Amino acid sequence: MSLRSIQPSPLVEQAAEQLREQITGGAWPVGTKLPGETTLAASLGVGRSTVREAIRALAGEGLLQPRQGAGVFVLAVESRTDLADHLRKASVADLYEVRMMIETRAARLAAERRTQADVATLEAALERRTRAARRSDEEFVDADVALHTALVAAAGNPVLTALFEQFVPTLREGLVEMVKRLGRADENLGHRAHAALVAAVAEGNPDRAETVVSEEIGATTLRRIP
Amino acid sequence: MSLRSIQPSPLVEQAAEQLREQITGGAWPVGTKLPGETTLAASLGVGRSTVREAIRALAGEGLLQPRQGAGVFVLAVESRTDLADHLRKASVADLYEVRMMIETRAARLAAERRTQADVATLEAALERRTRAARRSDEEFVDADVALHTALVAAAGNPVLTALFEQFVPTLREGLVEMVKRLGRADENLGHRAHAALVAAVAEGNPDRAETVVSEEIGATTLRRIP
DNA sequence: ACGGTAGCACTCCTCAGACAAGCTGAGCAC
DNA sequence: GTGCTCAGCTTGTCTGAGGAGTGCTACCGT
Repeated sequence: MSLRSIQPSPLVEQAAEQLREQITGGAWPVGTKLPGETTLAASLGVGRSTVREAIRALAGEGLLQPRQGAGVFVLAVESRTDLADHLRKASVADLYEVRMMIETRAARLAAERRTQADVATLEAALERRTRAARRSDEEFVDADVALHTALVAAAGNPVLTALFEQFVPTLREGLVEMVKRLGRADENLGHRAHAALVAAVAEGNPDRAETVVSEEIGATTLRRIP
Repeated sequence: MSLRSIQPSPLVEQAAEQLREQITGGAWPVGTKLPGETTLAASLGVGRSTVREAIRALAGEGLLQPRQGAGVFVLAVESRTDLADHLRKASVADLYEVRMMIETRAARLAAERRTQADVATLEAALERRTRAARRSDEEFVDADVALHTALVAAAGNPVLTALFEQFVPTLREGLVEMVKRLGRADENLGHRAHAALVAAVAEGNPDRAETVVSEEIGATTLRRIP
């Protein structure tokens, strides 16, 4: 016998659901001004505060935006598209193609703009990666990802950083699997490439930084797609 | 003198922000039961309904989960990383730097891999863009964005496409503002560049496609950052 | 006729108070 | 030990009131 848990479903959630349907269903396109709280409360058959809480919930999802004095407006017609979902379903080849794009660009920018603090962070991350190679697979992968994250951060573009962070969980998962399959001893050969990368950024050589990253990720890709 | 825009920031948002800090800061790990609404209201110095709305907003973000009779519990310690939020807050320069990266790469890949269907879609989008120039600002921008989206789609990498789609709303907003400021007549000069781009992709010339996109976006960037 | 302004209607924001509904654990009867 | 009851907590919901911001309109002076 299979039982479904019984959900009383508070009025707030029911109200939010109805509003969501209007929005995602296309009845209220982006920019639409919603009816006033009192009107909505009457048509939904609930109290004003219930409507307000439903609106807040949808605002938290990024669908609505209340503006005092003006009204409540539709900000988007669908919840934040889950990029993470796309990434999970994506093929390794597509994933690495985009990763390559981001990191080569980041390497170039990092070499051009790096601050002293960036270089210090990168060198610390490199050292940590080397040490972690003698420890567990997870620790090694974490250290590796941290180094790559530091590289992207050194590019000094918050948008690029945010973009890369979307990849981190998927990236990490894939790397753990790969390291478990091939062993760390083999993987640690990447040390030379990573050291060269940090050096290129430190000395401000964009071309060299881009080349090194490109070769390093290319090598990893080959190992992941036999 | 540089001024930051003043934001009245309703109490609800301030309260939500404080709660968020507790959660993301680690003070309340996953599974924690929050103090009761009345207690929170007292310690935050606001009314109970205000606290309730703040909780609803965070619930909408997936951080909290209220359970009637039991309490409010921490469901996750970080929001579904919303790239869209970063994009909204980002500077135009950072945004366009990343856009440039995506589209130049997409142009190159599109020229290498385009199918007949891709070319047909691109040509239709180009024609629609030309026609839309004689209509409203919104229609013109929509057609322009559609053309760029078609370009990225022609690269044949779903991850890249998903990535670009994250940019579309912000991109669209910025373009509308720009077109309203400069007028469509001026902007439609971009017609030659866009036609050249479609041609380069159609004839399978990656270098030319990349160059054209780079120049086109570069020109737009200059107009947006006077 | 035109531009600026004061007023007004509408909106969301916040609070307080009341009662309903649901959960949890202590205590009790068996 | 097992199961029941109940008290005290929690969130859920509604209502009424007043505050504050926005945007439109009608008025007035030029």
